[in-house]
Amino acid sequence: MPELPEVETTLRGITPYVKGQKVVAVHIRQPKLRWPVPSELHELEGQVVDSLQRRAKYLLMHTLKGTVIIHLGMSGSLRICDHDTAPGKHDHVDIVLANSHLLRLQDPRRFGSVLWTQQINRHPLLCALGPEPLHEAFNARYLYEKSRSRKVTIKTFIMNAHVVVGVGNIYASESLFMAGINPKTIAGRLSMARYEKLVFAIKTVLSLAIEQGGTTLRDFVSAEGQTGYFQLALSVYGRTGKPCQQCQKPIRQITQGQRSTYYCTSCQT
DNA sequence: ATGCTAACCTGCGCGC
DNA sequence: TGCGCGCAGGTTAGCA
Repeated sequence: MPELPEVETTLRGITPYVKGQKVVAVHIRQPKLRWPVPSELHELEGQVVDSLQRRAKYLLMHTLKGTVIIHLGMSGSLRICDHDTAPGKHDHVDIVLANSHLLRLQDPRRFGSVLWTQQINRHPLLCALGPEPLHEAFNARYLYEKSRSRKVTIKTFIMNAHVVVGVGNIYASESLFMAGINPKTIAGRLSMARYEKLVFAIKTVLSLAIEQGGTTLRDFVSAEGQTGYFQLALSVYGRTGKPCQQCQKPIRQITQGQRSTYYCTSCQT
């Protein structure tokens, strides 16, 4: 599920319930996630969550003693529940708070992860990441320089977290459509002017999606447990064979790097 | 360094 | 109704 806007929406949803709260218990029902949930996660018990943060698609919960790193993978979601809410089949980890709430991770496919580190600044999953897409450091000059001599397609390039974080499969297609760029173009051959358009598109598309609370697809549920989010109008993603909203030609679906790509063969060159 | 592939899982919708 | 198949929002390890 979660693309960056959903992770950001989750962060904003859970923060009022979690920030400043003491953790009274941690329950690990299913430790077999993307990586095993470490038993050291119990060191969280008795700690106060001082602050919450998003980096790429990781949610970070900081305490004096260490940091919880949560990733939602493909199908994960976090919800605030009451202490007495019975866990379901895919509710793998609970972080029980002193305020009668608990933070519950549900993840049917178990591609997500819950980790614990005392050295957040040196964590291998985080320290090699590229810039945040909505920060100033992510700009056309940066992408242009970074792409010189790169032979992968532009779709694959912008989905590479070492290049820029947080551009997932939906918004990669949507951004390339907005920028009018064919997803099969080799990254190293795109002009500066086209990178200007692309960076603008990525920032715009992600900002809009965050504003609207994240695109709801399949099993995403907001932090408050709602499912009825307004669905951001998608121009190309999932619209195989349907008419392009600009030129009416059918949207084409191809596979790039084991992922589906959607684009308009006449609007995107 | 760069690029490509397999791998980790469950659930759902489709055609038969 | 049931079954098999293909597909799904992510990311890393490991290999050429």
